[in-house]
Amino acid sequence: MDEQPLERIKQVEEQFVEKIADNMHTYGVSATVGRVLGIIYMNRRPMTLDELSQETGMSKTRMSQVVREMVDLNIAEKVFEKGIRKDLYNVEQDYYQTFVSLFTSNWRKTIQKNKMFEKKMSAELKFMLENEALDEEMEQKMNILLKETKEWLDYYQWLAQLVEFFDSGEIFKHVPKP
Amino acid sequence: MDEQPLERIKQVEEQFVEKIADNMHTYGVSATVGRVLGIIYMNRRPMTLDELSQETGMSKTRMSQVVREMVDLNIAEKVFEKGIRKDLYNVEQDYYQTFVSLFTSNWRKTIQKNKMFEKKMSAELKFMLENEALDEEMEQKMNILLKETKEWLDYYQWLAQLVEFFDSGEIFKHVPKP
DNA sequence: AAATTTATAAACTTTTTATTTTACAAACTT
DNA sequence: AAGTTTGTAAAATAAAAAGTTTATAAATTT
Repeated sequence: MDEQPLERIKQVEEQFVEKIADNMHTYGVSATVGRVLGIIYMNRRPMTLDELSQETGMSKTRMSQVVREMVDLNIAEKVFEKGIRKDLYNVEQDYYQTFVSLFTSNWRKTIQKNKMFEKKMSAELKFMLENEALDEEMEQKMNILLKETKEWLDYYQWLAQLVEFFDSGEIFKHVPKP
Repeated sequence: MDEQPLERIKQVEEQFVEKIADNMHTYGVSATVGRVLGIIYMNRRPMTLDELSQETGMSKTRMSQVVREMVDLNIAEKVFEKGIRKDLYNVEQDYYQTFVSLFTSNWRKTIQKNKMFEKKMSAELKFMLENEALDEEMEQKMNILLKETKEWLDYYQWLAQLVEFFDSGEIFKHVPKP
């Protein structure tokens, strides 16, 4: 049971990475994204697709996809190093910023899709109200739905402000970093 | 193409429900949870497992599971109505509160698991530092990991405060509802 | 207390998502 | 410009998650 200390340290680091991978569902991304994030984070310096492929045991192609997703999510960036032909990728070292990036990326997507949807619905309902012969009851039902639509739009407006509140760093004024 | 207005309204309502279902991944729960949430919400009054089964086309057993999950998440509650033997379930009608409930439920779970993990790691590292013969380099590596552990705990502490900030309604003071 | 209704648990099936393989295109070396 | 290396796209396969069915338990009614 008296393993090499170096071996033990590797194991502990791997446990950290696995923990990050588990967590990632709560952050709205796949475990693989978390694993790659953790590996680069622990490595403390940028890594290539081949190194990542090596470390995760996954294909280089998969790494390419994951890394692209991470760049889109603003939690990784391509970095250049003179003399190295392969692309190098680095991750944000600040957990708080990573949280904010994932939170804002995820919600922005949802907000955008929903605003679009609500506008479409609103237009459709208004059209029906104006152009169709409706009895009292139908008209009332449609008006209820139209009001509902408006309330949803307000809600997504609120979410958009919430995202801004995080993205601007305002949140840290009220919930300060320790 | 000139369908029954009542039919059209049903269709619009279904589209709302499907939209909610889609969204739910961002809220950290399955589409089915969203579908049930949407159906009860649109219904404006509590529903039984049988009614939900009918509306979703899914089995009653599945409805039982989904509804239980929703109660755990604080976005639905069992309600009693005199004279009705079946269980009735109702959902929160306030979107903002539903957002807060899901946000806090999801993060609380993650925070708890991680705090536990970090404490275990911390203890393990400290034990190794005290009880094993380590060369300079090993000791330094372990200290780096120990510091890392501490920083993670701080981060989860921050997340816990963030959850409180939402759960207490404080957030609405700074990002007001429209 | 037998029959019926309701809710849950466990095993199984289907569907969805993640990953790998294969193929190809672009950039770089020699 | 022929041969490598690197990165991406699309199709195929594997793994995970969601959903259904069957069986059983608990509560309720007659």
